[in-house]
Amino acid sequence: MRIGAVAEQAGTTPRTIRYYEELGLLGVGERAKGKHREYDQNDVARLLEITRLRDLLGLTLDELTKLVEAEDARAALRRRWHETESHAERRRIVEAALPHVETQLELVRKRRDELNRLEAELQDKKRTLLARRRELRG
Amino acid sequence: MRIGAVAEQAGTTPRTIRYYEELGLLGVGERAKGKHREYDQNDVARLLEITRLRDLLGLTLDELTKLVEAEDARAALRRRWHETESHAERRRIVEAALPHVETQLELVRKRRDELNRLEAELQDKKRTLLARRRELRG
DNA sequence: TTGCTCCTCACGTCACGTGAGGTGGC
DNA sequence: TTGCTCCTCACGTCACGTGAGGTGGC
Repeated sequence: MRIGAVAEQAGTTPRTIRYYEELGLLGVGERAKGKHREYDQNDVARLLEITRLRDLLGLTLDELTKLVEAEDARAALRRRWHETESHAERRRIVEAALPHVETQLELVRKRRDELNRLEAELQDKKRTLLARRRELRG
Repeated sequence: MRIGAVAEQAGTTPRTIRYYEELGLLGVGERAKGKHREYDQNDVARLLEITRLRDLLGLTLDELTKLVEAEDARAALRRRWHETESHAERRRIVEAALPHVETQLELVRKRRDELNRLEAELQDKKRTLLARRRELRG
């Protein structure tokens, strides 16, 4: 796949992809044949994950970079998981991954709770308006 | 109150307040005595609402401006509500307010649902990790 | 060969951050 | 009078948008 198709599938633009590459967020797309970047479905998935976290959690690209680096480190560990047989090593991998997931969960829940509060307030407004409309009709 | 106190209460900065004033998002603070802007608790509430929508819904300041203008128009109508006795006028006010609240509700729910999906995925990850840890301990 | 997409500068924009230099009010 | 906060430019920054001019591949 080329950059335009990837951008469209991820709901973003080629410029954004090149910018993320420049920042080291996306890894340089292969350039074997010619000057064009080549991507696969894994790259699309990665880009989708990044833009999702960016939009839903409102993270800066600096924060995202750190988060993605931690994610990559864990992925590397998971590969070592299969290479090693060491019990202790496997435990270290799991123990390192858990707090990372916990942190993300807390961020997500905090935002969702704030949105739920906002929804409750809007619901209340709506109920008031509906009640008034009923009065005016009665 | 002066600009620094307002900024702190709203969790933002004086520069942001001045910028929003420049854009017409905040209305010019009174400047009766001297050159300093003066604010009251209503201004704090308004600023809090704006930054909340900005952060939670990820709106641009342009979108926020339109939303706030609609909100102000409705507030003006509500004042007219108390001045008029006309049934028809009151109904128009209610009918104008309802779709506005509906639109906001939909935006909020969409975001919350996306966050819930993200949370479910993270929960799943966590469960997997916990299961592996149990295995390693057993 | 003709279109279309891609490429790299490089300047523009949005939403502020950050001093520089000066003035107001307890 | 001394600090502290405020004031207005005005340039810097982050995360891209948007042409300008040129090249690659079906």
